[in-house]
Amino acid sequence: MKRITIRDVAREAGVSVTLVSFVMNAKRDKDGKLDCPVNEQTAKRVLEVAERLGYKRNFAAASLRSGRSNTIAVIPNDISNKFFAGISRCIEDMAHKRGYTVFFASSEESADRLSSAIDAVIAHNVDGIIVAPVTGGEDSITRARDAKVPVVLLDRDIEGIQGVGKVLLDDEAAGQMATGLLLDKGLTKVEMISYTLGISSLSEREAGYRKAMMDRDLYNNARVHYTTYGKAEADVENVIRDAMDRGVQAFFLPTYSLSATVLSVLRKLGLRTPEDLAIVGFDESDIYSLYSTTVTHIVQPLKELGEKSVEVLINMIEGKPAESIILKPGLIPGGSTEIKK
Amino acid sequence: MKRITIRDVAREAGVSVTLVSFVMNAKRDKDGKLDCPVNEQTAKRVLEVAERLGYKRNFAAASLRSGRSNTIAVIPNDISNKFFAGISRCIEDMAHKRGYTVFFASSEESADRLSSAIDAVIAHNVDGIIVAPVTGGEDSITRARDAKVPVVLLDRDIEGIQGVGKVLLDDEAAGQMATGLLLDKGLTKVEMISYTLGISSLSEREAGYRKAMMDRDLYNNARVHYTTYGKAEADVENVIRDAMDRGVQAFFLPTYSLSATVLSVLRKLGLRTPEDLAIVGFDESDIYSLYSTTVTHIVQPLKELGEKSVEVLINMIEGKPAESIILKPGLIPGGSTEIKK
DNA sequence: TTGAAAGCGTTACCAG
DNA sequence: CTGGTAACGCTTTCAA
Repeated sequence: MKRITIRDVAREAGVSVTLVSFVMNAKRDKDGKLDCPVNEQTAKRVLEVAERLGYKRNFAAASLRSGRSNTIAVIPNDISNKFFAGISRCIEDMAHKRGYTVFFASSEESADRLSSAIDAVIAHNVDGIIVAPVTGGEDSITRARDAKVPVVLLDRDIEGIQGVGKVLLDDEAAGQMATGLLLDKGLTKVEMISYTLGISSLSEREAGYRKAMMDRDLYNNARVHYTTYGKAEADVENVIRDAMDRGVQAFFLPTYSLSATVLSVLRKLGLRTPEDLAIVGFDESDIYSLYSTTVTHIVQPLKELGEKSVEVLINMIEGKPAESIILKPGLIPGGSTEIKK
Repeated sequence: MKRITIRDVAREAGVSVTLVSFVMNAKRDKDGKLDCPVNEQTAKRVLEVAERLGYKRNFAAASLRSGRSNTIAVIPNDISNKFFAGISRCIEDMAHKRGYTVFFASSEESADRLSSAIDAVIAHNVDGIIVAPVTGGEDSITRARDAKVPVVLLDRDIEGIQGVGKVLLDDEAAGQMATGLLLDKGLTKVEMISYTLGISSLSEREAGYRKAMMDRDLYNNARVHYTTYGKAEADVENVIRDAMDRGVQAFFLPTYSLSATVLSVLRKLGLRTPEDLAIVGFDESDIYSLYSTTVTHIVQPLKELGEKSVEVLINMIEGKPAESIILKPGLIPGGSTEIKK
């Protein structure tokens, strides 16, 4: 069963391949009319024949000839991360709506993998890339940009890089919001645990934390503990044991994985929240509602983040300038901050 | 900055395009030697020039000409599902190791979306597809197979479909294992909650449950409650209230989402596990270790499932026959089945 | 409104 | 071992 080409359709419909190409590429305007310089009757016949023969466009050929592929690549730092799994879906929806197919590849927090993923998608002629950059990913981003492939940075910023779009969370506001909530409850000894990843979102969340502490003249109490991504459990246990000795009242946890780790450690140590320690977590998870006490957490507007990133990218593909968009976080209150005054 | 083509490399290296093509496609064998009929010196020179000029193969052209793309598509039923997020990573690793790039698209438990996703990836000339089919997805699968695109069914079987590879969990064994554990603890009133999705994995898990009940002459106690995917919460609450009235001792929950829903309902109703109700959940999640009592659950061998599916698919791409592979589940014991006899 | 013909960058084939 | 050349299926001039 040979593959049906544009030529087969043309022969069968008694028109030229050009006509068929026109018709197949025409977009319908709001009246359902095909927007192309083709006689309506002819167009209809072509469409019918194409349908009957089961014609499927060969994207490789189209892409080779036109240099475009109607494909965008999404490279999250980790595809099995709940935050990105959710956002991917929104990106896919929006991209389809705009006529693009989505390609996923994961960089798994490794600059090397990001680099090879970028090379691979460029070689596959993608029209644009949405990426959550890992530390050390600057070169890869620059490479893509220099190859004239539009890039949108999602979730994590790289400062001082020109000509790329950005869709970010207002991470500083998130840090302030989380910390502010704890301080409003009358707590004063509020600390933070973060990763040594060196990515913008974490440092901004930290900045927000520090700012909130400073605003209440509690900067002397401010303290941030750092641990390593992927092996935080032991570190966190030590931090928490020590914190209990020092009378720390609360922690702001700026990522989901840190929040989960802390909950696990609290459990292991037989500590309770908020009685022993109040906490504010980050991102959404079933855990927050199923833990023995529900957990207060910061949420990101996934849908907006996903949709905006596609929008900004497609604008760039269409030649418009790169935009930067900052979205506001939300806060879901839970029992882990219900302090009895 | 024009894109460097094979021709530029050929001219610069003083050889023909054919040579360059040979060299660029040659795989290194274990001695690091290029396996192609080209003089070693020449090959080395070509490689150097390609590197110096920054040559990147144009996959669209290669794909158009050769009909192959070194790309495989993965279509999980839901990419934000933890099970698939984990497996995707294994698939990606293995695929890269074998020289393939991976394309993700999600069907979101919708036959329509699966259908359009399959069309899209076929149009993009993928060499093969790994898919977790949704109910009603038979036609799409058949379509792909008839278009001579190798297909591997992952996680969910479609019976009576010929010429496709399969990598499945021994779901019946999983059901038996989970139920058997509960019965071994001396429980007799063990029931199950499942979805009306009509997919093989669920019905097999149910078969395993029924078999285990029958083996102990408890078939009269066997009872399976069905709810709808995406809106199980209310149903589950009713089922559990009623079950408590009827003195049901345990539930087998054959998916992660059902397990999470049940835990949430137990919490809401103020019931404890295992005191009020013993449970065995499915798939991995942070929840199982963070819930007030740790939860016994069945685990799937993600790594093997992912790797095997790539292996089976690539074998098919290389013309070998379609294999079916069934992998064994594991069981992680937790507090939710620690009955005091 | 229609059609002919020229490529896009590769790989496949055949000849040397 | 090496090189010339014809496709692959499509989009894009350009001309009618």
